[in-house]
Amino acid sequence: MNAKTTPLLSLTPLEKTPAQGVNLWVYHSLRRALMCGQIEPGLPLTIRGLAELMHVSPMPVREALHRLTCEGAVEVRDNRRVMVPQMTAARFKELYELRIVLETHAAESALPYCRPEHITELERLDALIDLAYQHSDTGEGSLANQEFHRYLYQRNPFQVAVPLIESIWLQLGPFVRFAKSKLTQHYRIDRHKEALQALRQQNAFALRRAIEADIRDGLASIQAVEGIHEHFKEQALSA
Amino acid sequence: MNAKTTPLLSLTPLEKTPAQGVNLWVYHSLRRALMCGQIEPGLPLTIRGLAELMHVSPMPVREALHRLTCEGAVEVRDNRRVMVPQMTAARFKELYELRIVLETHAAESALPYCRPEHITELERLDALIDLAYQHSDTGEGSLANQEFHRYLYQRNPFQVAVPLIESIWLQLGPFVRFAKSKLTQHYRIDRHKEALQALRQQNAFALRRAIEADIRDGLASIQAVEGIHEHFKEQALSA
DNA sequence: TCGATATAATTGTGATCACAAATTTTCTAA
DNA sequence: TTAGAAAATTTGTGATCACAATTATATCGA
Repeated sequence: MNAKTTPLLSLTPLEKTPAQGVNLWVYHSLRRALMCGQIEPGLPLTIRGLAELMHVSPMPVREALHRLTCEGAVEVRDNRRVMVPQMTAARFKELYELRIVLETHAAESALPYCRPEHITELERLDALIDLAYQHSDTGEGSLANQEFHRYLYQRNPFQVAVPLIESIWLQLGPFVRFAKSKLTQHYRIDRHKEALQALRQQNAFALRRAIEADIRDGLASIQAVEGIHEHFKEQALSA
Repeated sequence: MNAKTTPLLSLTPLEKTPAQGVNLWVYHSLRRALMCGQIEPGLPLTIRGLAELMHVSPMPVREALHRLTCEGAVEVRDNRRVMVPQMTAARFKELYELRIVLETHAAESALPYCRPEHITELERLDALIDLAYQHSDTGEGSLANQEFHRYLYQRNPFQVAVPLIESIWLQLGPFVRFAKSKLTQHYRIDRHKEALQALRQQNAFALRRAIEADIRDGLASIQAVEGIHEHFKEQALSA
């Protein structure tokens, strides 16, 4: 195996569950590793290398990589090499703007379907976020945060936006994780509380504002990281 | 091959180009067939069946189907059968709303990058749409319409919304094509002209309004089709 | 004839192989 | 020592196979 992929030694596969099948297990493990910033952007991922690392045949890895490609999490270069793209400032900005557009829409579309028991569950999920941050576990905090948002948006049984939102999260994941590892403290206004209040009041405007503010707060905390801008790849205009 | 898949006999693969590779050719052929309503919703697609029909081995078909699954164009059922989902009224509505949300945003984000030569090209693309409709070729008209929108949004070199928008188009494609086949005449306000004017004036508000009106006009024309509502699948709430 | 069971066939997934393309390593000449 | 060419190795894609799961067909009994 090419030494350039040794950063993958930090890859921690999820527990194997037989019901899931190798295919899904590989996908979820890679997805998790990617979201947690365990895969170095710019380094080529090889099918056989990952298969060896995860003790599976190349087929499920191949399919998982293709799926992650489809979701925007990894990109295929001209030489057919697959890798996590390096983040550029402009793309980062576009992804965050799109996140706001999509998530405020998804939240509002879910509003009519939110029942008191849903709000109770959201409160529980929000408490899990607080717990993670109390333990200074930003990885768990991020995943719990996503679970909160995902649960909310999926209260709409006809919701079609979630796969799109997940794709944006995936694309932002590595860089956000890196940035958050530089944070020395996590002080946050709990916009989720504001969202919950808006849900109780069935106030669409307030809900959109809370979700947007939540996302912008997250963006601001990343931008406040000293020297973060130097970690963006020099951006090149499309050919 | 299972007789239930015989509707695929209407599948017209694109011309094979060696530079493209079998994989991409199969994908683009299936994508095109799907978008043009050549694949009956609800009927199972089999890998080997399609491979035989397209004179390729099952591998490229398998990967193309998985990619189309990822893009929301087809869905995998519990029994692992892949098929084009039947459209429900609620999902149709959500997809159109999301289309408006995404495309108005994408257009606005492209606005600062639009040059006179881009507007000239958009005029040319708009003329192609008119030409298609003059020939009563709604299939070509739809594809040309998409090309107009795609070109516009991609004027922003950092645009990240287009794969998401394409996914929505893909999901809407079969039903829209079916609905348009029932239209006896195509009278449309040319919202593209309004969009072009907004671009010339660098007027973001007017641009958003034109794109939104364009999409809503398209929606209205479909809803005006007599009996169209009876072609939606009975909707079931998520378990 | 109908329903249940058994058998046969089909299907998607994972494994493995072959090959062209891409990359790395080795060799040679200046 | 360096640059270029040749050779060796690796890589992704497409082909094919095996197997468990699913579906279709045949058989049997009431």
